[in-house]
Amino acid sequence: MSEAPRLDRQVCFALYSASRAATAVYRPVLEDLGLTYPQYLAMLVLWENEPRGVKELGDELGLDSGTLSPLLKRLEALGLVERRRSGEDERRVAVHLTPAGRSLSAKASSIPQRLADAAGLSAAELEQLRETLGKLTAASMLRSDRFASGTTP
Amino acid sequence: MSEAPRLDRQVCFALYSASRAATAVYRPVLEDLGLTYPQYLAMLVLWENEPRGVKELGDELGLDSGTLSPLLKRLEALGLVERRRSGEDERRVAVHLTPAGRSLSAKASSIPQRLADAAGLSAAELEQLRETLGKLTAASMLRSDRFASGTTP
DNA sequence: CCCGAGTAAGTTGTGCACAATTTAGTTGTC
DNA sequence: GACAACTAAATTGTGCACAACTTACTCGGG
Repeated sequence: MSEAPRLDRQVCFALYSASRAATAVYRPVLEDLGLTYPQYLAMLVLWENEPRGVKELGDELGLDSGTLSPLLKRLEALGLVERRRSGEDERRVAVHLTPAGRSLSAKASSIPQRLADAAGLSAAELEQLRETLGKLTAASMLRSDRFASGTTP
Repeated sequence: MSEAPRLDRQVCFALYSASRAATAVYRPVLEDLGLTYPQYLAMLVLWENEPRGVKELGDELGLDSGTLSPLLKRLEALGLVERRRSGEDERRVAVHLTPAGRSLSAKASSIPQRLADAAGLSAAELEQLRETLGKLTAASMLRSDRFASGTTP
């Protein structure tokens, strides 16, 4: 009996739209830094803790080497990171920040606040949104174990 | 003073992750229909009301012809839609469903419920999430008027 | 020592997104 | 009717995502 579901009723479409809308708001801001949104995310991870292997970066971001390898090459071409084969384990490539990459963090520090302002939501709403999204992501990962692996009790 | 923000604190990353996680859950389900997620969205719009011009589809989905033209060609190659130049306005291309495209709607009708189950959230949480995401998308559109245009009072 | 399983990174191919441009066709305005 | 301003769709080029595969290295067992 059931007919085709309406587009505007779907949480998943809301998610897809909101995600694209959010990165669209980031785009002009990040253009000042010369970064795309995924590149910015990779830099965020590196600013937190560096150097990092490609796989570690992938675990944090939920991306595989197929996405990260070319992305990191572009960051290297921009002079923000350096990729060096590990001496101990020749399979690994350690991603280091260059001085330029490190100093970019100062320029980027004001971004989250600016974006929070643009969102038009209260701090409480944003916090609750983040939590719900986290639950959703976690639930999805349980099913399609594409990321995640460290839940060994 | 402010240091680089932490990745796991960012609503935007939560949004980006949740969106990718959600489409990852859709992927195997949609594979049975032979559709990708954006193709499924386009079909949803057409199931609701058909035929539609490329621009109308784009307004509903927030996509431009650069994305939709090749996507619709692939749907046409699958035998699900037909694109016909409008007689009245030769610029327009009307996208029609084929019988195969129309009948696919029955197969797709159970999908949203299956996905809602997989989300691991209550109906109330899902509803609230959808609302918050809608607000966020709307707020973003006000700034970068990339979609939206029909708010002439 | 050698072999086989496992793993890290890279490569290839497909399909979005999106900016920028191009090609047609339409609609005023004079 | 001619022309400028606008519009619809397609095209081109860049950069993700992600599946599938390849290459190179590591490690444990026999």
